[in-house]
Order: sequence, then C-alpha cells, then structure tokens
Amino acid sequence: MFFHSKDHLELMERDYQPQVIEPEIQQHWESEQTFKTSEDPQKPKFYCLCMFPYPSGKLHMGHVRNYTIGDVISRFMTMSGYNVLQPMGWDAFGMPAENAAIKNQRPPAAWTYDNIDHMRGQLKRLGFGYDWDRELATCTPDYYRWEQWLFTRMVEKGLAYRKKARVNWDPVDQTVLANEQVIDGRGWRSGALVEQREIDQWFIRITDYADELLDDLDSVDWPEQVKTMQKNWIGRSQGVEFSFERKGSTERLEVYTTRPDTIMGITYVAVAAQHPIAQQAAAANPDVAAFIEECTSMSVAEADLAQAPKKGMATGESVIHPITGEDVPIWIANFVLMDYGSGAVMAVPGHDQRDWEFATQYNLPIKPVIQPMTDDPEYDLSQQAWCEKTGITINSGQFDGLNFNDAFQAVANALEGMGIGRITTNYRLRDWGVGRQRYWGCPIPVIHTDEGLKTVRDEDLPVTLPEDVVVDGSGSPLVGRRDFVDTIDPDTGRAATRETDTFDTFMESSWYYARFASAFSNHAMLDKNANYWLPVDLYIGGIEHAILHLLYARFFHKVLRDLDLVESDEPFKKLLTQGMVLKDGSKMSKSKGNTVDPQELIDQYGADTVRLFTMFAAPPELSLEWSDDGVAGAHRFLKRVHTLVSEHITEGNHSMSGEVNLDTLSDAARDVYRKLHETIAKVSDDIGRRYHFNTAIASIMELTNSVMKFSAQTASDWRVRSEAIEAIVVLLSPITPHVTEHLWSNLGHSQSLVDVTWPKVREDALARNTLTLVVQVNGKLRGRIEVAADADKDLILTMARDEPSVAKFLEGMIEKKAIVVPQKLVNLVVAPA
RNA sequence: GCCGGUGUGAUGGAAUUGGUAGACAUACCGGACUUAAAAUCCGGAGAGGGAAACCUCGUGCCAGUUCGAGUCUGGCCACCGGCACCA
Repeated sequence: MFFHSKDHLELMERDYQPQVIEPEIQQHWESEQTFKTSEDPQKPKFYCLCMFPYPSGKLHMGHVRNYTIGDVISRFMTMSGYNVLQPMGWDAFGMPAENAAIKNQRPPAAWTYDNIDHMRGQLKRLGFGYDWDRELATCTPDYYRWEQWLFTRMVEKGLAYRKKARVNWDPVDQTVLANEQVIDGRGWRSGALVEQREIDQWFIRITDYADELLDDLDSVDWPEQVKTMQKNWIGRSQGVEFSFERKGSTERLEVYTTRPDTIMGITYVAVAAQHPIAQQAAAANPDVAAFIEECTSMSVAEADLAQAPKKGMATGESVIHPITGEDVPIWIANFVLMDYGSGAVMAVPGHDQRDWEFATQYNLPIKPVIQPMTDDPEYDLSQQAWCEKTGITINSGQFDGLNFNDAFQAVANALEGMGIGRITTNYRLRDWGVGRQRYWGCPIPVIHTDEGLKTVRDEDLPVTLPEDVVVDGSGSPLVGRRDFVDTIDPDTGRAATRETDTFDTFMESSWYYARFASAFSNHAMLDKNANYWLPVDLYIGGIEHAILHLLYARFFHKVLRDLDLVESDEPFKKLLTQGMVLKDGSKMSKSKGNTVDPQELIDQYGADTVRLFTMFAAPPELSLEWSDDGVAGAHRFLKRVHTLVSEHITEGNHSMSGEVNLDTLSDAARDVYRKLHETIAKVSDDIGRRYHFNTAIASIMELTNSVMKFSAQTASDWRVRSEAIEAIVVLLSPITPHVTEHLWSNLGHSQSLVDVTWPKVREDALARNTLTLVVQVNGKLRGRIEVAADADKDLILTMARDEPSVAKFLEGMIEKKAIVVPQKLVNLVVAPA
C-alpha cells in the first residue's frame, strides 16, 4: 500500500487533514498576533473593509462569500507590500433581536451578545485575517455615545429638525410597523388592518448635501451601475417653480415642473391627499373626506403607491392659468407625492404619461402643445402621451414654434416677469427620517422639558439603553421605564422626560468604517489615526446596499469632514459589490428551506475548501449558484495539491534551488516554466486588479495539471519543478491560507507565508519563438498557421493563403480584403470571381 | 410602476480592448487499479449530418452596425436587486 519509507512518512503526512492543520495554523496566527495592525508611515496603507454583519445567529453563505473576498484581497495586498487594515465588527441594533426577544422571552441584548460570540468563533474558524483588537459592536455605549454626540452637533448646526411623518400603525399590537412587517395591508403578527399615523419625527437634512453627493460620484472608483442608481435616486432636475392664483381665494398654489415648455397644455392641476387644499376640500365635502381617508390608508411604500390604480377626485376648486387666464380644475390624485416638490403638479396629459392616464380615466381634456419635428408613428395622443423633448411647441400662442430649450426659457422668463415663478433645482432625494419607535436601537439624546426639546449635554453622554427589559411586541418597553424616562433638566433643575425614540440602524452603519480606523480613541469620536487609514481603499458588500446604506455613509462622511474629524471627501474610494448566493436558482432563505449552513461544510471539508469553492464558483459581482458537488470538487483539488507537494518533498529534490537558466531547458521544461510565469502574471492581475478569483484559481489548476504531467529528469528540470510547486503554494495562499501555510513550512521555510513577498513575473520566460494564428475566410475559421514571432504581414498572408485547409476556400474567388490582427488572426475577405 | 442589473453546453462558469465560443471545474460515459466498492489515475464529450476527412448550426428572442458581434446599437421576453421603517 505505501511505497515510501518510514523516514519519509515522518517527513510529512500523506493525507490532507484540514481538521488537524487548520486549528494549528490559526493558533499560530493568534499567538504571533499576525493580523494586528498599526499605523506605519513607511509603507503604503490599504484599508480593506467588508460590510459588517447583523448578528442574526450564525454566519450564512453570503457572509462567507463577502468575507472571503475581502480576506483574499487583504492577504494579497499584504504580500504585495502594503500595510493592510482589515477589521470586523457587528451591526448589532435592529428588529430581529426584538422579534427573537418576543419569541424566546429573552432580552435583545443577551441574544445579540450570544450571537456575536458564536459568529466571532465562526469567523475565526474560517481563518480571516482580522485585527480583532479593533472589533466593535454598535449596541455598546462605547460606540453609540459618539453617534449621540454627533447628533447633538447636527442639531446645533441645524442639520437635524423635527417634522411630521407618516408611519404604519398596528392598532392591535399598539405599535409602529416597518414596511416589511406590513403584509397585504395587515400587521404581520396581529393580522389587523394597518392604519397610517402622523407623528413628530427627527429628520436629518441630507438634502443640504444633495449637490455634493451627486457631483462627488465622479470622483469615486465605483461600478457605473451603482453610481447611476445613486444619481437617479438623488434625482436632480432643473425646472420651474411657480404659483397659480386660486379662484375665490387669496391663497396661491405652488407647483414645480420640469416641463414649463408644456405650460399651455395644462388641463388640470393635481394635489396630494395630504395637501392643505385637499384638507380644506375635505372639510367642506364628506365625499372628498372619504376619498382622502382612503388615500391615507394606503401603504407608505413607494412601490405600492406607484402600482396602485390611479384614483382621484375633483375638489370643486380651481386655479387661474397664469398665461391664458382660463379656469383650471384642481383634482386630488393618489399618485401625487406630498414629499416631492410642493405636493402639487400642473397636469399636461398630452405630454406626461401619468397625467394622460388620469385624464383618460376621468374624461379630462387632452391638449396637444408639442409636435414632433419629423413624423413619429408613436405620436397619437388618443393612445398615449408623447413625452419626448425633441418637438416644437404648438397651440401655445406667444410660445409657438419653439424647441424645448427655447420654450423652457421663454416660459420661465414670462412667469418670472409676472413675479410668480423662477427656475429652480429640485431633488427627488428626501430628508432622512431617523426616529424609530423601537427599543433595540441607539437612544436619541434628547429630553423633553417645560422649555421645549433639548439635546443632552456632552458630559451627560452616553444616554445608555437599559438592557434588562421584557419585550412583548406592543410598543417599545422604554416608554414604561420610569428609570429611563424620568430625568432632570440640567438648566432648570426641574423634572424632564427622555425621548424614547431610537435611531434608524442606518445611523450606526454610516460611520463604523471611520471608527475602525480610530478604534482606541476614548476621548473623541475619531482621532488623527482616522486620517492615516481613511478613506477605505476597497469596500466590499452586497449590491442590495447600492443606494441607502452607501448614500447615508457618504453623507455622514461629509458631515464628519465639515466638523474637521476627517480630511477626505468620500469614505470609500473603491467599491466591489457582490451578488447573492443562490440555491436551486433562488435566494437562500429559511422559509424556502434551501439554506446551506457553512458550519456543516467547515466541519466536513475544512475552511480552505469552503473558501476555495466560494471563490471558484463565480466572479464576485455575479450571483453564486450553490453546488454540493462543486464543494467536493474544490476539496479534491486541494487533495491533489497536497499530494503533489508531499510527493515532491518525499522525492527529496525539493531543495534543488538557484535561478533557472532558460538556455539550458528542454522544450518540455521550457513550456512548464513559461506556463508558470504566465500563471503568476494572470493570478496577480486577476486578484490585484480584476477581483476575478475564479479565473485565478482556474489558471492555478491549469499550472498544477501541467506540473503533474511534467516528469523531471535533469537538474534544471527539477529546478523548474521546484519553482513551479512553490509558486502554486504561494499563489494559492490568499485563498486557502491554512493548507498552503502548512505545505510551505514542510517545504522547509521558516517564514510564514503571510510575510512572503508576492512572486514576480520573469518577462524573459514569457517569450515565444513561434505563434499560432487563426485563419478565417469571410469570418469563418478555416485553419491555423504556425509563424515565427517576428514574421511580417506579407509572410503571414502568404502562409495563410497557402495553408491547404484555407486554400480550398479561396479557389475561384477574388480576394477583396485581408485583415491581419497581430498575435491573433488573419481574415481573408473573398467573393466569387 | 420607476431605477439598476443578469441571460453562454446537462450544471457553475471562461472568452479582460469587437478577433479561435465553451478555458477551468461539476455531473455523465468509457478505461486502468481493486475480490468488490470507495478513493485515485487516464481518456471522451455543444447540437445536427457523415465511415471518415470534414461540413452546417449555435451565446434568451427579433432586427441592425462591422471584414468579423457572446461583446456595440434599437426593440422585445424572462429572471434578480432597490424603491426611503429589513439589514
């Protein structure tokens, strides 16, 4: 059975035993403090950050994928000479802890801390090179006190303010529901019909930064799709704001339009159900009141609003058209958003599709005022609105015959001249409502006094969240906690009450990246070290965060900058968005029962196999289809590598060292050696620039296959073989750090692989004497030719024409054109003679 | 509904700047080893036609640009992500 002597067996075990070697290697990293990071001005820094997890209980495959990507890049950058920071922490506030508390009769804090302990263990078992000294959990007072401090600064600067906002109210559970807790208009636990309530909330003026948030997108190295989504989300538009005179009233009606060129096509105006005009009409007319009631009971989610059937009701009121002086009826429409513009729109059904649908439904007139320059079969206002900006104004009196830009200006000037309008910039972006009527979040540091609302003084921070609570699902337990609520107004010494709302959990995740860089600062939110590490060089996380989280974090960074806490303008220089992990074609979820527990795979195959498979199965930005067979295949490859290296050691020639002399190599050795350096080039580019680990692994597999087929005879053969085998180990090490560290040490190296310099490409090894070119005739592949690397175009064409498999397609043809693409192909374009 | 993506063999994917479609794996089939199985190793394979050489077709669908299109453009279909209180 065994062909090797006992001595060799002692040299290295034959079987790949991840369960033995992985904990050993991890212990070594821990005792050596391998991943402890400090500021070092001598080296270029690289801050690699993965979106931190919500501690839901145990890691899922999405985490494993995300964090493996970050770890591979971090290890690669370390080996490439960078001072790398790779921290990890916990996005620890949030609803699931409250839900678990109701279910398990356990306080959210205890549940959360247990989950963190378990998941930290899992991350360590996967071998990620984090600097655990910087670990943070957002639910600890050490962390959130600085968030409270920042909020009080925002209040001082006028960046935070109070405004009424609508929330989903569950009348049975007596609690505010998140949008996802409302299913088909009913509370998910109680099943009661959800009502809408208006309550006072804290808002942050993200819109003050709208221009900068939009313009600075040009300065970051992010995927175009994410930048486009953010641009559209911010939605900056140039338009005209003007007011109508209301008939029989001294009040005016403000509207905003991006299409002032169509002003002569107004046939009605539409206001939101929450608009004061609608409220007034409701007071006078019970039918209108009933309609508004119906509108306000609609979901607050935009997706529901946009898909709801269009409904409206005339108010009986009207406005006077500013140019024509005609009466224009005011309607209430359920598709007009109170939060956008002034909550009222001028309706031009001829040239706006929503206005058209509404007008068609309620038999309101449609007046064409724009005509296409050239015939357009789509132009039929009885079928649909025509919304292009490429036409000419018609039926517009003094504004007739103008293109979009001229009509825009002419109408804007006219309205401005009348003193009722002006050109303005408008944004789709709304201010950020940060108040939540929930317990498990950061307390808003505000007290209610007989002198009004006051922020808590710096010296009284943090406002600590009590952790010993009972959560029963009917409102926040904070409300009834006298020991929390009752306080004293420090200005007057009189009784006051604490705010019981907590912050949106996006608040915590909007600045954690900065705190990691300043993790040991006890006396300030951030210290000078933040500017050593920031901005984050590479931020990695799910595409689902493309808008909200990433926009809020960018906004916070600019606020921090304006408070002189950071120097940079943007928090994340480069962004890598990863796709989801799927099984059987759909997202893994408990309800579908198609989850894969990474822990079971680690137990069965080891961390390296799990890491290798997740990196090999797909490039990061694509969704990853789970495959149990694929995992077994990844494990098989590691066994092959393990066998290759251990046999190499056993054969005793692994000490064959020294520079390979290209001139003395046999053809076979030369080919393996070229392949080796091609692989180094490919893997370096794939990991360092493209972040395509699947192709990096594929090329290492190819190299491994070549080396296994290559039988070394001479001393120089052995040198090639040794260099190739060591390179395989080094190139794989960022992906599968344990087995490679183990093999590396068995190859006789005392230095840890983490400290090894990434291999360099030998350019002279890449050179080829001859090249294979493809020959096409009329674009179809017809043959191949082998040419000298320095062959000129004429020689290549002659050889191509003479190639028998090509020549037969040239018979009786006239050559019209010949294309030679260097290093690649020849295309002969021919036609019958 | 709006905004943004994705679509390639039986499967995951490769083809990086418009230049050989299917690298590398997985599953499958055949062979070696074994009493046998597992493991391991070697080989095969997009579809259709043909004894073979070889030919034709082929990257969701329909058009277009080009000497040449998986890649670019227009239209469509399906699926996925986000839509402001899930994180």
